[in-house]
Amino acid sequence: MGASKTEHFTEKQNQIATIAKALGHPARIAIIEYLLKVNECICGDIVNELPLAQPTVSQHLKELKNAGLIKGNIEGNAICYCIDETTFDVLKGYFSNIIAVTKNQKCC
Amino acid sequence: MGASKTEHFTEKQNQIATIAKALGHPARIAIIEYLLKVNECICGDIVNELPLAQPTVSQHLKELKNAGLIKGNIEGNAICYCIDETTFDVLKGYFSNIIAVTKNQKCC
DNA sequence: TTTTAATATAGCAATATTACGATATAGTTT
DNA sequence: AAACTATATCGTAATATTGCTATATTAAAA
Repeated sequence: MGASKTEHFTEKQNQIATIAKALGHPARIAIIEYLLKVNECICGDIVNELPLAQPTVSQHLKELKNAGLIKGNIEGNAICYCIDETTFDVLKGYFSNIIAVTKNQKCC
Repeated sequence: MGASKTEHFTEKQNQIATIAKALGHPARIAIIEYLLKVNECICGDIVNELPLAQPTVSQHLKELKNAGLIKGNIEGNAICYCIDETTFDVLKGYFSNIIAVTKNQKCC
């Protein structure tokens, strides 16, 4: 197959999985970390930073944007990208809950 | 291609990406949530819970285990699975830092 | 208006993932 | 030992992802 059976899972489960999936590639983690370092930048800056071609970086940016992890603002002919905190908050909250619940459990 | 250029990124970046990737599928999120609900269980319980065949569930469990997100203890002929808090702590810490840094930044 | 700059999209090849049926493995029960 | 239970592994088909070159798009600059 290759296709996930998304329809069998809850909306929340699919949401978390989608966000996690977007972070499931080292290049996209590197992009997030670069944005964290420089606050905001344009696609070309990332191309200069990473060992990837411009279309590849553009594609990774698209996926991060679709997942809500970054925002992009048009500034002239360039696009200014930066981290979208909101979605990271969702993740943090989700994992905090897992940890909180697990703390009270005994593992086999 | 299809292969990630893992060698170009830091160990930490690859580590986070690997963990996130393991969570990047709704079935694996569903497994985590089920474990959270029942504390611990065997593979067969998950097979009864999810609309997936036994080998598929087994494969998902393997990936979660490889990523360090769950632990498996042999109990007779069954294997008792439960959440491994440690790895979730790594993620939570990583995202907390991103949020903390981003809070002091101005987005474009 | 032509050129330059910055991104995005199309198309493609290589590889990875997902899911399952069939089967193997390992422990338990009878 | 034979049957049963629980899980893992093999093999495979369908689909998704990754990364690139070539090209399109859009806006600024000359």
